[in-house]
Parts: sequence; structure tokens; C-alpha cells
Amino acid sequence: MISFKEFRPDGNTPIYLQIVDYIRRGIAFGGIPDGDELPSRRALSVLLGINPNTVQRAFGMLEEEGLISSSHGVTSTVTAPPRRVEELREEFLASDVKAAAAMLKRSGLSLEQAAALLAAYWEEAEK
Amino acid sequence: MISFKEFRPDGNTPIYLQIVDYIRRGIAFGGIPDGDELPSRRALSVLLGINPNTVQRAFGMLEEEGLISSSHGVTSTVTAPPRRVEELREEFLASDVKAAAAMLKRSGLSLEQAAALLAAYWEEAEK
DNA sequence: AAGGGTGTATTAATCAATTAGTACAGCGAG
DNA sequence: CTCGCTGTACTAATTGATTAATACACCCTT
Repeated sequence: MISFKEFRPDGNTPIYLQIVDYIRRGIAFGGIPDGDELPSRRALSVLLGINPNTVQRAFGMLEEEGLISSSHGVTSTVTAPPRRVEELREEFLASDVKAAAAMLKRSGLSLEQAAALLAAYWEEAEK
Repeated sequence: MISFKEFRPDGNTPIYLQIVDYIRRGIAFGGIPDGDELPSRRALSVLLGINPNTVQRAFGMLEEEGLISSSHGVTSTVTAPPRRVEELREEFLASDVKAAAAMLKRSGLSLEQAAALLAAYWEEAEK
């Protein structure tokens, strides 16, 4: 059962997106295993103090993405076979790295300069 | 006189922010010189097909940032002495690099891995 | 079979950000 | 001096996204 103990909404980004992100990343990196059970829409909504439909919106997106499976009357479960997890990881990496590269490129940096600066700022960058 | 010939709003980000960004980057990297003249609020609003106040909002931000100078009755001009340009460039770089580093770190990469991936994706990254 | 749990669909309310309307005030050329 | 340009301030309208209300439909346990 996925626990939301470490879920800390940032108050800035929409909640439903943070839920999606939390679970996505949990599946990709944080050890949420295949077949794991999700809290019910209503249960989670109570826990987070939000409306059930907000949870539904998040879960709906995950469902469309094929990361969870839902059916009437019963609680949803994670659908994350090893291939999918690997795929997901790569998607994340690719999009993050691309975004980072684009960002650095736009500042007119060469690859060498970018790498050097990255190293320089690496430590102090907040995880 | 700053021309907006190359200004291509992306339809996604708010226009006033895109204007700010366009001018900021122009000053930092794109050769908008100190003292250069801006179109009037109204003129630019007509050119872009938007409301004068939307332009005003952008110009207001630039004014607060000290990047342009405005006074009543007369058109605004760029205020970008060499020091300021250098400073601006560094600000941009620092914030971009930090953002990139944070992004890569969140994916659980080591510095070495990040550098390697960056190199791998460098070419195809859109400027 | 019935009641309390569950997911789902549709619609409405809320809220924040962006954009626009209108009026006022200063400069400068003719 | 005055007209047309300019910047500025304040307020209202619009819009889009997010969140909430409500009702329905299904499953499972007892």
C-alpha cells in the first residue's frame, strides 16, 4: 500500500499534478512495486484534506498513462512491470536532460563550458 | 530602436513575460545596446495586436529591474552599462545552471553521469 | 440482498492570473 | 499654446485552470 507519509505538497503547483508526480517518481525511482495498492480516492482525499475529485483527476492521468489499473468497486493498483519501469526511467532522464541541455544552450554555452559550470554548481544545487 | 521582427510569442506563456524575456535576453546576449530606444507602449501594442497595458506591464517590470528608463511624454530607453550587462549575463547563467543541476540531481544522477548524458543529448537539444 | 465501501461522470463553483477599458498627466514639435 | 504623441494609475472584465458538489454504478463482505 502506497503511503503518503513523505508527500509534501509545495503549495505552489496544483495538487493533482503533485500527486501524479509523486507516484510516477515513486514507481520510477522510489521503489513503489508492481501490484502495489493505492489508497481509495476518498481515503486519500480525507488524508490530504482535499476533494475526492482532485485525487480522481490525478489517478485518472496515471490510469491513462497505464501506470495504475482501476476497476469499479475496488481499489486501484500499480501496473509497473520491469520493462515499463525502465522505460519510465529513461523517459524521465531524457526529458530532464534535454530540458537542461536546452536551457544551457540558450545561454550561449558550449558543451565544455556547460559541463564545467555544471560541476561548479553541482554541490550547492538543491536536490 | 528595438525591432520586434524576431519576436515570436509562443502562445503558451503570458505575453507580457515573453516581452520581458525577449528584451532581457536581447540586452544580455543579443546585442541590444545601451541607450537604445524602445517603441512606445501604444505602438508596440498595435504591432503585437494586444492591449497597451499589457505592454506597460512588461515595461514596468523592466523599469523596476533598472533595465530601461522611462519618463513622461517620451519614449523609454535601454539602461545597460557594461557592468550591468555582465551582471545580467551571470545572473542568467547562474540561475539556468542551478536549475539544470537541480533537475539532473533529482533524477538521481551523479555528476559524471549527468555530464555524460548532457554530452549525449547536446546536439539534438533545440536551441 | 443489502449496506458500506469503491470507481466514474457531469456539472458547477472558485480562484488566480492575465488582459483590457478608461481616465489622467507630462513632454515637444509646429 | 495646443495638439498629438507619450507614460502612468486605477479599475473592471475575461479567461483558463483548478477544485468542489452531486449523483450514479459497481463490487464485496456479511
